[in-house]
Amino acid sequence: MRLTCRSCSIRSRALCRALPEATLDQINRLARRRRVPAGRALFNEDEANNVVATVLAGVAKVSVSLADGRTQVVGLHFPSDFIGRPFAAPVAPLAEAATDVELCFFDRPRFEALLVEHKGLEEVFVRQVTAELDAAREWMLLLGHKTAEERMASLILQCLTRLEPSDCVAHVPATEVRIELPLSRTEIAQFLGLTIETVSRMLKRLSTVGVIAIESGRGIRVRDRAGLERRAEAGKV
Amino acid sequence: MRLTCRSCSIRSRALCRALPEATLDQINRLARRRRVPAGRALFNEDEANNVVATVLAGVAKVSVSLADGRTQVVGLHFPSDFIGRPFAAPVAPLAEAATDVELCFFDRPRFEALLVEHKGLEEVFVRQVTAELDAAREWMLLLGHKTAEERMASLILQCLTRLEPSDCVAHVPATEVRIELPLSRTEIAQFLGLTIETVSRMLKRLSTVGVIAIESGRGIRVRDRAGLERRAEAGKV
DNA sequence: CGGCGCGCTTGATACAGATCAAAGAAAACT
DNA sequence: AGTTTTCTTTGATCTGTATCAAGCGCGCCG
Repeated sequence: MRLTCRSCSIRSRALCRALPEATLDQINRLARRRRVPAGRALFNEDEANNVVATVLAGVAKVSVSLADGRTQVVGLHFPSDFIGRPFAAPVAPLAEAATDVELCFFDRPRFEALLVEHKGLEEVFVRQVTAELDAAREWMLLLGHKTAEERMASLILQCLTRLEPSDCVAHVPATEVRIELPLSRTEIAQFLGLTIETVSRMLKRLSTVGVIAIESGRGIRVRDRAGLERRAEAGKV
Repeated sequence: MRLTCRSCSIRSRALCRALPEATLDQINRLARRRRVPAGRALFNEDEANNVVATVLAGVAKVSVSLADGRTQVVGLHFPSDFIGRPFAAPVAPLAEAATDVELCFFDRPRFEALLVEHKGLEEVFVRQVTAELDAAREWMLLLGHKTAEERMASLILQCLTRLEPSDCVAHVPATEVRIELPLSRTEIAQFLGLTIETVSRMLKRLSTVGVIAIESGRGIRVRDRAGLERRAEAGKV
């Protein structure tokens, strides 16, 4: 199915809720689309500070690094999420495609103008940034105080939640759900504050106790979601 | 010096930049003031989701916890910082006074109305939230990948930066600066993802090598800021 | 088809920081 | 002032995760 530029924004939860048709039209007129293959930066240097975008398909990661190379993935952006910050400081962290990504982007100054002009849009945007902040804080708790196993379980749960079709609010939960982790082992390690070896061992551990099954490299089946939830918060079985 | 309610907002960097006099007047009319002694929650349960505030004096901390008690301090709010989120999800993390705090607070719905009405204010607010997100991300890097010594040095530097008088942009840097850490050892540990014992040992280490000197419990003198900066990012001396 | 490279797993060992234990030092209370 | 309580330091030991070091699987390309 080919998405038209119009449907870009329509498909974006973050943008479309409660906005009048006229506003959406205006937004859509500013939108441009782009596909970014896995591993590539979403924007080139010139763009980085002058665009905002929403993810249509795939998963993007945002990361920050220390001079000596230590890297922390600080956020994942799933379909419908915003990327970029209007009015913000001119230092953008690095945004890359974790999987192949399809996105819909806007010239920043114009988007800012829209933001100022349309009350509803501004509110939607504030909510989005706020949600991101909440996610960052939850991750701080994970990085500061959770064990390796809890971290791994938390990540799987987050992917599960965000990759599930969210439209059908009350769909019957499948006993076994298959998902494709959007990150490589290295990226998982950078997100969880662990090493790739530990990530590998924790995945193994979770699969030996039976809460997940590892299919191929990134593909896993969640066999016991409750067990996973328990393990995401309390170390003790 | 007694601060009038009017001067509340005037003193707040975040609120006063580039706002027209009329807007400030309107904001000031909605403001209420409060003093919170160290250790107390800033707001009671009813309020928590229905107010926003700016810190006038002292330092507030925001924290999230796991069921078993593990606690992560996810943010510090220094004078001029915002607390609370307009339009946000109805789950507010716990905000407490780290030191005695003086704040200026607003009824949330009214503040939201203001936000929608005044373009400039909204922009100021977005910037504030964005800055908070940046800080959270930098802290994620710290929690995920820095050593205990680097963490301790980073915290001291952050306090140093935020507690310095920021009005005098180009003031001559003193060779030795004395600051009062706004957090107890326990709180520092919860912020850095360490234990109190390790915090104590790292402070000792930094003082033995001479970059800081420990005066009383919370009072320290920064004797070698450059050394501290080096230690905040690179482990190796 | 076979070698080559890259991402992943697995095992052995080391170490930073946690945990356990106790003693000082400040506050807080009487 | 003296006692209790709470916070901080210091020391000894333990442990989870990093680090070091092979080995494995699989896609890629000649």
